[in-house]
Amino acid sequence: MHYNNKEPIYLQIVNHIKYTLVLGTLEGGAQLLSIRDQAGKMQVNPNTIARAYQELERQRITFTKKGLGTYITENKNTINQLKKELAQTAMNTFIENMHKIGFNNQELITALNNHLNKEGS
Amino acid sequence: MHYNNKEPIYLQIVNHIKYTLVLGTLEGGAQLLSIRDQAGKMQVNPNTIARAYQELERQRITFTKKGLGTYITENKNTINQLKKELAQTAMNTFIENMHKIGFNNQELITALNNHLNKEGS
Amino acid sequence: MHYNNKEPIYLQIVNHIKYTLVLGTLEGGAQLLSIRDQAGKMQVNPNTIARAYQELERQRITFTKKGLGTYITENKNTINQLKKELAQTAMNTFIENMHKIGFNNQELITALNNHLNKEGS
Amino acid sequence: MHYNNKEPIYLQIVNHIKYTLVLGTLEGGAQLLSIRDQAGKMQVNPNTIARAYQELERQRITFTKKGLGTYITENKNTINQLKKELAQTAMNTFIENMHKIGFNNQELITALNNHLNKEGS
DNA sequence: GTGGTCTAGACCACA
DNA sequence: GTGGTCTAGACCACG
Repeated sequence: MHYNNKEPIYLQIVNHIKYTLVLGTLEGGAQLLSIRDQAGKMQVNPNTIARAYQELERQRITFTKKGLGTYITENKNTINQLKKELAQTAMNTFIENMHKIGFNNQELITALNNHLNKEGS
Repeated sequence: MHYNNKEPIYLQIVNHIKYTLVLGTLEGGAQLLSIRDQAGKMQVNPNTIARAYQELERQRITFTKKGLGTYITENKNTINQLKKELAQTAMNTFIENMHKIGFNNQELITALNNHLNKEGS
Repeated sequence: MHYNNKEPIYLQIVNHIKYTLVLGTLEGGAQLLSIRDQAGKMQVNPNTIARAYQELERQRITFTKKGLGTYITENKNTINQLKKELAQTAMNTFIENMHKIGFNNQELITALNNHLNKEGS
Repeated sequence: MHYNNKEPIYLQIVNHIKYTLVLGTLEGGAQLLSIRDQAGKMQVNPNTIARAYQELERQRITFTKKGLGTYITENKNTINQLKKELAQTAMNTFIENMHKIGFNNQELITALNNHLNKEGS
């Protein structure tokens, strides 16, 4: 993983973990790497990982068992809802951006189709 | 205009001006407000406007006539290209985000259509 | 029993046992479960139970017969005093908290009465 | 201000600021001390203050203007609601604690009245 | 000047 | 072993 300069590293890690969750790479209830191990793997300071983990916990995506570690929520609804939220956010942002440069709904769909066809050819 | 906390204000201003350009609200060759007037109008520190203007000039969207002020480029290609760039960026970001949460091209088009129909109904 | 994340589990257990004592669920002189059995029953690491028992003993609420187990004190004064202490602590904390947000004694009684009536209705 | 060992310092600061807000010592829209000044005044590391300020912002009690400072929310409802929340929490905790040691609603009111009279005499 | 982030290293309570 | 907190000091973007 290499880091973007614009977004804080700890948020990039938060998002990275969210994506792996949504793609089902990690099971519900599974344990995350310990802060120290994750820090080693990701080549960042343990405090940075700790901050990312705390943010995930604040969003109810993980929870911690004292003295044991950090675990992914066992509530499958949370994961499903997370996927929906990420998709909604992506779509709303896209639509808003296209509207701001003068595309209406019909036009933005057309443009997107053309773009995908170009890319795929 | 009210400001978002996450994005730097000067970039929000840059984008705002870009959008007005692309939508044709501002004509090519037109003069921008002076830094001081713009700052008064936007309730912002003049330094912030100066930085936004500087950024616009760096992107060749505006140019400065010494002692006279800041003007929008008269090159219509610049404007057209700007619109294309903004659309491309929006589309690529969207596609990338959807891929990251497990949608393929077909699925993301479908999801977007559904989303627009829901919204539009 | 399910555990709160903020308070250490061993203290939650200490309090739980105190409350059962005060409510008379456990008789004076009765034997507590062995550390291992208690740990099994409470789904907790035996070390955690050991620490809780140690804390109870430190507070003279239990005592240990070597090689036999942990027993609740037979001194009824201890139990009575415990109840008083818990009540005093609860009341003092409450009064202090209400003072800190600007309620005087009269007002906090009134607020508490209103709150209980609302709840009870 | 001297610090309790049990609760994290940054949370003690958060609560301290909440109380001053509720008591009206600070006006809505007023600027908090800068992180560095507050740190000097409170004899703690600036990072600790930063964490407290971030928590206050997360709870919508303050907001920050980039490059300018941290400000108390101008929304007076927020402050009023904050006072209500703090009172509710104090009362609920108190009632719950008293119930756990065997007082019913009537008894806990009586006990509280007696306690206040003793204290006041 | 302001707050935000990151690193480094330390200490602690908990299980 | 685990996560949580705190300090110290640094660098950065922003206004």
